[in-house]
Amino acid sequence: MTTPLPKNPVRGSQTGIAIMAAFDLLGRKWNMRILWELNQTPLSFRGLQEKCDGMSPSVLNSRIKQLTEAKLIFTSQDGYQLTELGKSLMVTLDPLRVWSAEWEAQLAK
Amino acid sequence: MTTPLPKNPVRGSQTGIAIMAAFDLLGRKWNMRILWELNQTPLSFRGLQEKCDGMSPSVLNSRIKQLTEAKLIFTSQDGYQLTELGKSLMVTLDPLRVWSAEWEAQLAK
DNA sequence: TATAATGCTACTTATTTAGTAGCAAACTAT
DNA sequence: ATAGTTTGCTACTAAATAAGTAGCATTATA
Repeated sequence: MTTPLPKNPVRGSQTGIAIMAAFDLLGRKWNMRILWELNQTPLSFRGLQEKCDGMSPSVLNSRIKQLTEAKLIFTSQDGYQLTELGKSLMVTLDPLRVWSAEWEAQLAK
Repeated sequence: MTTPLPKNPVRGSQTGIAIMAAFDLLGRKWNMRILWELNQTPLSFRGLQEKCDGMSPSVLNSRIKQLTEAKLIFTSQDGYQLTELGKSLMVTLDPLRVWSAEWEAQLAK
């Protein structure tokens, strides 16, 4: 499984390519969840696993590698944690919390 | 495959539940992409398929059903298109475009 | 120095996604 | 009116991804 990363197919016309890579990466099971959990606090491998409903270690391991390669997380003394890039992603994804609440309200109607 | 929808497990303490459902739904291959394409313009089944790199009709069909159930898209004369809820999701996801560009720049370094 | 927790890897099974074919209904051109 | 084309699917099989379980080497803790 290769890590989706933004490419530079044609310099100056990469519009839309980067976000496609983002969709691809974030559209893999657990990735958004992992970033979300790490945005609350750094976590160990097993800690992350617990937070993520006991997700299988094999998948967690591959996600850690992908997110590391994408420079969104890194390994520290305190466990896995977000890079600055990872944190900035969570900031842009933050409005999703509010939207989700609205979504829930609309569906309930 | 069931559609992830926000639930009301305990009234008043659903914080975080709705966004988990959002992560689950958006974290399925093609869903963000489909919404993205429909945000540009309404599309027919086959039009959508083409825009999405020729994704398989079986998966597209199941995605259409899920997104419809989640009230993010609906079927119209002009083809599939976003509901108001779907549009508002794309608005909240819009900053991701800018972030992706920054991500690309950082990875290139 | 025994015990337990941690960060994995290996392996198998289940689920999801891809790929291909094709068909019924609607639309279009003759 | 009717032959050809496009559209919106469904059915089926194959490939890829995710889940589940076991366990082991290393490090921390008692």
